[in-house]
Amino acid sequence: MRLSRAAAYGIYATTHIAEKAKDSPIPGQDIAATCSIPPGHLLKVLQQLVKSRILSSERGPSGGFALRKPANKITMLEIIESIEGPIDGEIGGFDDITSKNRAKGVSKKVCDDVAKSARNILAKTTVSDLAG
Amino acid sequence: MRLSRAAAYGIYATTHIAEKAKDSPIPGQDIAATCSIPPGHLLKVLQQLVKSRILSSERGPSGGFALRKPANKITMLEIIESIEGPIDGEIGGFDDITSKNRAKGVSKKVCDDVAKSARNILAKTTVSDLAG
DNA sequence: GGCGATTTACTCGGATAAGCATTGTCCGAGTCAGAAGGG
DNA sequence: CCCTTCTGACTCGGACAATGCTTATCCGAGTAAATCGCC
Repeated sequence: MRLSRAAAYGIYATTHIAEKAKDSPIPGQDIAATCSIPPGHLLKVLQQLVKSRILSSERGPSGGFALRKPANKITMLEIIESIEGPIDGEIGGFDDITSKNRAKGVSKKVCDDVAKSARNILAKTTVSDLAG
Repeated sequence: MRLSRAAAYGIYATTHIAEKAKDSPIPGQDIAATCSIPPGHLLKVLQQLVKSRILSSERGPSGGFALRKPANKITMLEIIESIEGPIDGEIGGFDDITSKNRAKGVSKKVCDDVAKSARNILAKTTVSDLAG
């Protein structure tokens, strides 16, 4: 399991929001400074989470980002899939499953199994667990 | 589970060798033609498998590649790790586990769990299963 | 005719470019608060 | 003194480069067999 840097940023940021959320939204710059993340890039990641309805954003002074759901209802799976795309079994190159190549079909099935297992594990950890 | 193209090439090639292995080694060009793989690139992948002691290579006329072990003793895990490197839980960016950031530690542990699960699944499928 | 050096064709092997995804950065659009001016 | 308007600063939002890894390709090193010449 190799987690992309962007996905890691998303996880840390969401956790930080959950920890610090008192009432007002958290500005992106605050998150970037605390978690040592390049501010511009962090915004790009957070926007993805906003599109996926995990975070809400507000502009203007005293604006920022906030959670849309309780922290214990947000799973690592949601965050990762929102940023990296869906986790499914895919084989590099070509998808002509019609190929008579038996090895390709079996490999695809095994990859699907791995993906399913990964999703199960990732769905068990919530932002509450990350924040502690 | 996203399988890199190179790893897929390695799996198909190894399976092809296991199927066609009568007595003499199989030339790389034969494998490339049968599996529709760019010949030059396939060689690079096969060399990796030779270094990992999964295949043996012989040069000169009537040379080629052959299995070093029985087909039912070669697992997908071996092939993939030989080409893509070890499957472990790693988080993009920095590895300063010493960070007081709790989220990072928990994330690392979850990634390790996912990696371990993936290894278990991949170790259950052998080249014999792929060839049928 | 038999033996040996040479050539030849065939293989793998490693070093070298091209393509693409991830990562990182920039400037513009939107929004609220506060200050200034007029009624 | 209060209301309206304007200005300003602060925020997110999406479009634009730089970097690294995956993928692909090329030419050189090595080997065994077949050939040709010589004994």
